[in-house]
Amino acid sequence: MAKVKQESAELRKQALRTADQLHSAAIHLLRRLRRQDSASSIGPAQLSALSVLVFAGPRTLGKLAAAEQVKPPTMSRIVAGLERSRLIEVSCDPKDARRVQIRATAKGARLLQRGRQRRIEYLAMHLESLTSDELAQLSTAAASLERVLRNWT
Amino acid sequence: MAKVKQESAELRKQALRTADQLHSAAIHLLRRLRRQDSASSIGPAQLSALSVLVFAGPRTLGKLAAAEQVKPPTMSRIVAGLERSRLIEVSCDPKDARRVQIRATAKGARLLQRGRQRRIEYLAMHLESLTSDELAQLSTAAASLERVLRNWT
DNA sequence: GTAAATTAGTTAGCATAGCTAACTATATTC
DNA sequence: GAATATAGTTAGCTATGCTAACTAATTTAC
Repeated sequence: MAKVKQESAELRKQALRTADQLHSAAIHLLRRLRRQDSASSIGPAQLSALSVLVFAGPRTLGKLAAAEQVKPPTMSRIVAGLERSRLIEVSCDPKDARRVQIRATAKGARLLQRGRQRRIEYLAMHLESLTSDELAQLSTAAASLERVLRNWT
Repeated sequence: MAKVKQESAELRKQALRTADQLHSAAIHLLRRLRRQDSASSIGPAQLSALSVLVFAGPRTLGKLAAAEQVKPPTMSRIVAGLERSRLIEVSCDPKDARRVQIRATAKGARLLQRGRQRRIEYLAMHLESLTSDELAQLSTAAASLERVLRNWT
Protein backbone atom coordinates (compact mmCIF):
# COMPACT_ATOMS: atom_id res chain seq x y z
CA MET A 1 0.00 0.00 0.00
CA ALA A 2 2.91 2.30 0.81
CA LYS A 3 4.28 1.62 -2.66
CA VAL A 4 1.01 2.55 -4.33
CA LYS A 5 0.70 5.74 -2.32
CA GLN A 6 4.21 6.76 -3.19
CA GLU A 7 3.64 6.11 -6.87
CA SER A 8 0.50 8.16 -6.96
CA ALA A 9 2.25 11.05 -5.22
CA GLU A 10 4.92 10.85 -7.90
CA LEU A 11 2.28 10.83 -10.61
CA ARG A 12 0.70 13.88 -9.07
CA LYS A 13 3.99 15.75 -9.03
CA GLN A 14 4.57 14.78 -12.65
CA ALA A 15 1.09 15.94 -13.56
CA LEU A 16 1.69 19.31 -11.88
CA ARG A 17 4.98 19.84 -13.70
CA THR A 18 3.45 18.87 -17.01
CA ALA A 19 0.38 21.05 -16.42
CA ASP A 20 2.66 24.02 -15.88
CA GLN A 21 4.54 23.38 -19.11
CA LEU A 22 1.39 22.84 -21.16
CA HIS A 23 -0.25 25.92 -19.76
CA SER A 24 2.70 28.07 -20.64
CA ALA A 25 3.18 26.57 -24.10
CA ALA A 26 -0.51 26.93 -24.98
CA ILE A 27 -0.56 30.58 -23.90
CA HIS A 28 2.54 31.43 -25.89
CA LEU A 29 1.35 29.51 -28.94
CA LEU A 30 -2.04 31.16 -29.14
CA ARG A 31 -0.57 34.59 -28.54
CA ARG A 32 1.54 34.09 -31.64
CA LEU A 33 -1.29 32.73 -33.75
CA ARG A 34 -3.66 35.48 -32.70
CA ARG A 35 -1.71 37.93 -34.81
CA GLN A 36 -2.59 35.98 -37.94
CA ASP A 37 -6.24 36.23 -37.01
CA SER A 38 -6.17 39.99 -37.25
CA ALA A 39 -6.23 39.54 -41.03
CA SER A 40 -9.63 37.86 -40.73
CA SER A 41 -11.66 41.07 -40.40
CA ILE A 42 -13.76 39.60 -37.60
CA GLY A 43 -12.93 39.29 -33.92
CA PRO A 44 -11.80 36.14 -32.11
CA ALA A 45 -15.16 35.40 -30.47
CA GLN A 46 -17.01 35.64 -33.77
CA LEU A 47 -14.34 33.52 -35.44
CA SER A 48 -14.60 30.85 -32.77
CA ALA A 49 -18.40 30.73 -32.83
CA LEU A 50 -18.36 30.54 -36.61
CA SER A 51 -15.96 27.64 -36.42
CA VAL A 52 -18.40 25.67 -34.27
CA LEU A 53 -21.17 26.31 -36.79
CA VAL A 54 -19.00 25.30 -39.74
CA PHE A 55 -17.41 22.20 -38.23
CA ALA A 56 -20.18 20.92 -35.96
CA GLY A 57 -23.25 22.14 -37.86
CA PRO A 58 -26.23 24.41 -37.09
CA ARG A 59 -27.09 25.13 -33.45
CA THR A 60 -29.54 27.12 -31.39
CA LEU A 61 -28.19 30.22 -29.69
CA GLY A 62 -28.19 28.54 -26.30
CA LYS A 63 -26.25 25.51 -27.51
CA LEU A 64 -23.78 27.77 -29.23
CA ALA A 65 -23.31 29.81 -26.05
CA ALA A 66 -22.72 26.60 -24.09
CA ALA A 67 -20.25 25.32 -26.68
CA GLU A 68 -18.34 28.59 -26.44
CA GLN A 69 -18.64 28.69 -22.64
CA VAL A 70 -20.22 32.09 -22.79
CA LYS A 71 -23.52 33.48 -21.42
CA PRO A 72 -26.52 33.85 -23.74
CA PRO A 73 -26.43 37.68 -23.91
CA THR A 74 -22.82 37.55 -25.03
CA MET A 75 -23.61 35.01 -27.74
CA SER A 76 -26.61 37.06 -28.77
CA ARG A 77 -24.33 39.92 -29.65
CA ILE A 78 -21.72 37.73 -31.32
CA VAL A 79 -24.48 36.25 -33.48
CA ALA A 80 -25.78 39.73 -34.31
CA GLY A 81 -22.34 40.71 -35.56
CA LEU A 82 -21.94 37.59 -37.66
CA GLU A 83 -25.37 38.08 -39.14
CA ARG A 84 -24.63 41.69 -40.02
CA SER A 85 -21.61 40.42 -41.96
CA ARG A 86 -23.76 37.75 -43.68
CA LEU A 87 -21.53 34.99 -42.34
CA ILE A 88 -24.43 33.18 -40.68
CA GLU A 89 -28.20 32.89 -41.14
CA VAL A 90 -30.72 32.91 -38.34
CA SER A 91 -34.16 31.28 -38.56
CA CYS A 92 -36.96 30.42 -36.16
CA ASP A 93 -37.42 26.86 -34.95
CA PRO A 94 -40.84 25.73 -36.27
CA LYS A 95 -41.31 23.43 -33.26
CA ASP A 96 -40.50 26.02 -30.60
CA ALA A 97 -40.88 29.68 -31.48
CA ARG A 98 -38.59 30.72 -28.65
CA ARG A 99 -35.60 29.04 -30.23
CA VAL A 100 -33.51 30.45 -33.06
CA GLN A 101 -31.57 28.16 -35.36
CA ILE A 102 -28.21 29.43 -36.51
CA ARG A 103 -26.25 28.17 -39.49
CA ALA A 104 -23.11 29.29 -41.31
CA THR A 105 -23.53 30.69 -44.83
CA ALA A 106 -21.24 29.67 -47.70
CA LYS A 107 -19.49 33.02 -47.25
CA GLY A 108 -18.97 32.23 -43.56
CA ALA A 109 -17.54 28.80 -44.31
CA ARG A 110 -15.17 30.27 -46.89
CA LEU A 111 -13.94 32.99 -44.54
CA LEU A 112 -13.37 30.47 -41.78
CA GLN A 113 -11.46 28.05 -43.97
CA ARG A 114 -9.20 30.79 -45.27
CA GLY A 115 -8.42 32.06 -41.76
CA ARG A 116 -7.83 28.59 -40.44
CA GLN A 117 -5.59 27.85 -43.38
CA ARG A 118 -3.53 30.95 -42.64
CA ARG A 119 -3.04 30.06 -38.97
CA ILE A 120 -2.27 26.42 -39.64
CA GLU A 121 0.21 27.16 -42.42
CA TYR A 122 1.89 29.82 -40.32
CA LEU A 123 2.34 27.37 -37.45
CA ALA A 124 3.32 24.52 -39.74
CA MET A 125 6.03 26.69 -41.29
CA HIS A 126 7.64 27.10 -37.90
CA LEU A 127 7.15 23.45 -36.95
CA GLU A 128 9.24 22.42 -39.95
CA SER A 129 12.35 23.18 -37.92
CA LEU A 130 11.57 20.05 -35.92
CA THR A 131 12.49 16.51 -36.87
CA SER A 132 9.92 14.04 -38.06
CA ASP A 133 10.17 12.24 -34.74
CA GLU A 134 9.56 15.37 -32.75
CA LEU A 135 6.55 16.15 -34.90
CA ALA A 136 5.19 12.68 -34.29
CA GLN A 137 5.58 13.20 -30.55
CA LEU A 138 3.77 16.52 -30.73
CA SER A 139 0.96 14.89 -32.65
CA THR A 140 0.59 12.10 -30.09
CA ALA A 141 0.69 14.62 -27.27
CA ALA A 142 -2.01 16.76 -28.87
CA ALA A 143 -4.18 13.68 -29.20
CA SER A 144 -3.70 12.78 -25.52
CA LEU A 145 -4.60 16.29 -24.53
CA GLU A 146 -7.73 16.32 -26.66
CA ARG A 147 -8.77 13.07 -25.04
CA VAL A 148 -8.35 14.57 -21.59
CA LEU A 149 -10.37 17.60 -22.68
CA ARG A 150 -13.19 15.47 -24.05
CA ASN A 151 -13.50 13.63 -20.72
CA TRP A 152 -13.42 16.88 -18.76
CA THR A 153 -16.29 17.19 -16.30
CA MET B 1 17.66 15.01 -55.07
CA ALA B 2 14.23 13.60 -55.86
CA LYS B 3 14.40 11.65 -52.61
CA VAL B 4 15.17 14.77 -50.57
CA LYS B 5 12.33 16.68 -52.21
CA GLN B 6 9.90 13.92 -51.51
CA GLU B 7 10.98 13.70 -47.90
CA SER B 8 10.57 17.41 -47.34
CA ALA B 9 7.09 17.31 -48.90
CA GLU B 10 6.24 14.55 -46.43
CA LEU B 11 7.63 16.60 -43.58
CA ARG B 12 5.53 19.55 -44.67
CA LYS B 13 2.38 17.46 -44.72
CA GLN B 14 3.19 16.11 -41.28
CA ALA B 15 3.83 19.64 -40.00
CA LEU B 16 0.46 20.79 -41.36
CA ARG B 17 -1.42 17.92 -39.72
CA THR B 18 0.36 18.49 -36.44
CA ALA B 19 -0.18 22.24 -36.57
CA ASP B 20 -3.90 21.62 -36.95
CA GLN B 21 -3.98 19.31 -33.92
CA LEU B 22 -1.92 21.63 -31.76
CA HIS B 23 -3.98 24.64 -32.71
CA SER B 24 -7.20 22.88 -31.78
CA ALA B 25 -5.86 21.41 -28.55
CA ALA B 26 -4.43 24.75 -27.38
CA ILE B 27 -7.70 26.56 -28.05
CA HIS B 28 -9.75 23.98 -26.19
CA LEU B 29 -7.30 23.81 -23.29
CA LEU B 30 -7.18 27.54 -22.69
CA ARG B 31 -10.92 27.86 -23.00
CA ARG B 32 -11.26 25.43 -20.10
CA LEU B 33 -8.61 27.08 -17.98
CA ARG B 34 -10.02 30.54 -18.57
CA ARG B 35 -12.94 29.69 -16.34
CA GLN B 36 -10.61 29.24 -13.38
CA ASP B 37 -9.24 32.71 -14.03
CA SER B 38 -12.60 34.30 -13.40
CA ALA B 39 -11.94 33.75 -9.68
CA SER B 40 -8.92 36.05 -9.95
CA SER B 41 -10.87 39.33 -9.84
CA ILE B 42 -8.78 40.82 -12.63
CA GLY B 43 -9.12 40.35 -16.38
CA PRO B 44 -6.99 38.10 -18.59
CA ALA B 45 -4.88 40.91 -20.07
CA GLN B 46 -4.03 42.32 -16.64
CA LEU B 47 -3.25 38.83 -15.37
CA SER B 48 -0.95 38.13 -18.28
CA ALA B 49 0.90 41.44 -17.99
CA LEU B 50 1.30 40.92 -14.26
CA SER B 51 2.77 37.50 -14.90
CA VAL B 52 5.48 39.00 -17.10
CA LEU B 53 6.36 41.47 -14.35
CA VAL B 54 6.45 38.78 -11.68
CA PHE B 55 8.37 36.13 -13.61
CA ALA B 56 10.62 38.25 -15.80
CA GLY B 57 11.06 41.30 -13.57
CA PRO B 58 10.37 45.05 -13.92
CA ARG B 59 9.91 46.52 -17.38
CA THR B 60 9.12 49.80 -19.07
CA LEU B 61 5.66 50.19 -20.52
CA GLY B 62 6.92 49.79 -24.06
CA LYS B 63 8.79 46.57 -23.30
CA LEU B 64 5.76 45.22 -21.53
CA ALA B 65 3.53 46.08 -24.49
CA ALA B 66 5.98 44.31 -26.81
CA ALA B 67 6.13 41.27 -24.54
CA GLU B 68 2.34 41.09 -24.55
CA GLN B 69 2.14 41.79 -28.29
CA VAL B 70 -0.13 44.71 -27.69
CA LYS B 71 0.08 48.40 -28.70
CA PRO B 72 1.28 50.99 -26.17
CA PRO B 73 -2.12 52.63 -25.61
CA THR B 74 -3.61 49.26 -24.73
CA MET B 75 -0.83 48.51 -22.26
CA SER B 76 -1.17 52.00 -20.84
CA ARG B 77 -4.72 51.19 -19.80
CA ILE B 78 -3.88 47.70 -18.54
CA VAL B 79 -1.15 49.24 -16.36
CA ALA B 80 -3.58 51.88 -15.08
CA GLY B 81 -5.97 49.13 -13.98
CA LEU B 82 -3.24 47.14 -12.24
CA GLU B 83 -2.00 50.26 -10.49
CA ARG B 84 -5.49 51.14 -9.28
CA SER B 85 -5.64 47.68 -7.68
CA ARG B 86 -2.17 48.20 -6.13
CA LEU B 87 -0.83 45.12 -7.90
CA ILE B 88 2.01 47.06 -9.55
CA GLU B 89 4.01 50.21 -8.88
CA VAL B 90 5.00 52.75 -11.50
CA SER B 91 8.03 55.04 -11.20
CA CYS B 92 9.95 57.35 -13.50
CA ASP B 93 13.23 56.27 -15.03
CA PRO B 94 15.90 58.66 -13.63
CA LYS B 95 17.97 58.31 -16.81
CA ASP B 96 15.16 59.04 -19.24
CA ALA B 97 12.17 60.94 -17.96
CA ARG B 98 9.98 59.70 -20.83
CA ARG B 99 10.18 56.13 -19.62
CA VAL B 100 8.14 54.64 -16.80
CA GLN B 101 9.41 51.64 -14.87
CA ILE B 102 6.80 49.14 -13.84
CA ARG B 103 7.22 46.52 -11.13
CA ALA B 104 4.89 44.05 -9.42
CA THR B 105 4.06 44.68 -5.76
CA ALA B 106 4.09 41.88 -3.18
CA LYS B 107 0.30 41.88 -3.38
CA GLY B 108 0.53 41.47 -7.16
CA ALA B 109 2.95 38.58 -6.86
CA ARG B 110 0.74 36.84 -4.31
CA LEU B 111 -2.38 37.24 -6.45
CA LEU B 112 -0.59 35.90 -9.48
CA GLN B 113 0.82 32.89 -7.70
CA ARG B 114 -2.55 31.96 -6.27
CA GLY B 115 -4.24 32.22 -9.68
CA ARG B 116 -1.52 30.29 -11.39
CA GLN B 117 -1.69 27.64 -8.68
CA ARG B 118 -5.43 27.28 -9.23
CA ARG B 119 -5.08 26.85 -12.99
CA ILE B 120 -2.16 24.47 -12.78
CA GLU B 121 -3.77 22.30 -10.11
CA TYR B 122 -7.03 22.21 -12.01
CA LEU B 123 -5.27 21.05 -15.16
CA ALA B 124 -3.03 18.63 -13.26
CA MET B 125 -6.10 17.03 -11.67
CA HIS B 126 -7.42 16.16 -15.11
CA LEU B 127 -4.04 15.06 -16.41
CA GLU B 128 -3.87 12.41 -13.71
CA SER B 129 -6.14 10.23 -15.83
CA LEU B 130 -3.14 9.72 -18.12
CA THR B 131 -0.36 7.20 -17.61
CA SER B 132 3.09 8.26 -16.53
CA ASP B 133 4.35 7.56 -20.05
CA GLU B 134 1.72 9.73 -21.64
CA LEU B 135 2.56 12.53 -19.22
CA ALA B 136 6.22 12.23 -20.12
CA GLN B 137 5.31 12.51 -23.79
CA LEU B 138 3.22 15.60 -23.11
CA SER B 139 6.09 17.15 -21.22
CA THR B 140 8.56 16.50 -24.03
CA ALA B 141 6.09 17.85 -26.55
CA ALA B 142 5.55 21.04 -24.56
CA ALA B 143 9.31 21.53 -24.42
CA SER B 144 9.62 21.09 -28.20
CA LEU B 145 6.87 23.60 -28.73
CA GLU B 146 8.42 26.15 -26.40
CA ARG B 147 11.67 25.77 -28.29
CA VAL B 148 9.91 26.47 -31.58
CA LEU B 149 8.23 29.50 -30.02
CA ARG B 150 11.50 30.89 -28.71
CA ASN B 151 13.05 30.71 -32.19
CA TRP B 152 10.02 32.34 -33.77
CA THR B 153 10.85 35.34 -35.93
C1' DG C 1 23.43 75.76 -29.05
C1' DT C 2 19.27 75.54 -31.04
C1' DA C 3 15.96 73.51 -34.52
C1' DA C 4 14.36 69.22 -36.36
C1' DA C 5 13.50 64.57 -35.87
C1' DT C 6 12.81 60.56 -33.06
C1' DT C 7 11.12 58.13 -29.14
C1' DA C 8 7.98 57.10 -24.96
C1' DG C 9 3.59 57.41 -23.22
C1' DT C 10 -1.06 59.34 -22.85
C1' DT C 11 -5.66 60.80 -24.29
C1' DA C 12 -9.77 60.42 -27.09
C1' DG C 13 -12.75 57.82 -29.53
C1' DC C 14 -14.32 53.59 -31.69
C1' DA C 15 -15.37 48.34 -31.83
C1' DT C 16 -15.53 43.80 -29.73
C1' DA C 17 -16.42 40.83 -25.88
C1' DG C 18 -17.45 39.48 -21.28
C1' DC C 19 -20.85 39.93 -17.32
C1' DT C 20 -25.52 40.63 -14.49
C1' DA C 21 -30.18 42.25 -14.06
C1' DA C 22 -34.36 42.88 -15.93
C1' DC C 23 -37.41 42.20 -19.63
C1' DT C 24 -40.48 39.69 -23.47
C1' DA C 25 -42.35 35.83 -25.42
C1' DT C 26 -43.30 31.09 -25.71
C1' DA C 27 -43.90 26.32 -23.55
C1' DT C 28 -44.94 23.43 -19.88
C1' DT C 29 -47.07 22.03 -15.56
C1' DC C 30 -50.50 21.73 -12.24
C1' DG D 1 -56.34 28.93 -17.11
C1' DA D 2 -52.73 30.40 -13.84
C1' DA D 3 -48.19 29.65 -12.26
C1' DT D 4 -43.75 28.29 -13.55
C1' DA D 5 -39.93 27.36 -16.48
C1' DT D 6 -37.22 28.16 -20.60
C1' DA D 7 -35.11 30.85 -24.72
C1' DG D 8 -33.46 35.08 -26.15
C1' DT D 9 -33.03 40.12 -26.04
C1' DT D 10 -32.10 44.69 -24.15
C1' DA D 11 -29.66 47.87 -21.20
C1' DG D 12 -25.75 49.08 -18.95
C1' DC D 13 -21.33 48.12 -16.79
C1' DT D 14 -16.16 46.74 -17.31
C1' DA D 15 -12.19 45.19 -19.85
C1' DT D 16 -9.40 44.90 -24.01
C1' DG D 17 -8.07 45.74 -28.63
C1' DC D 18 -7.14 49.40 -32.26
C1' DT D 19 -5.76 54.12 -34.69
C1' DA D 20 -5.06 59.01 -34.69
C1' DA D 21 -3.54 62.82 -32.51
C1' DC D 22 -1.30 64.76 -28.75
C1' DT D 23 2.58 65.99 -24.99
C1' DA D 24 7.00 65.67 -23.30
C1' DA D 25 11.75 64.32 -23.44
C1' DT D 26 15.84 62.94 -25.85
C1' DT D 27 18.85 62.72 -29.84
C1' DT D 28 20.55 64.30 -34.15
C1' DA D 29 21.92 67.81 -37.45
C1' DC D 30 23.72 71.83 -38.62
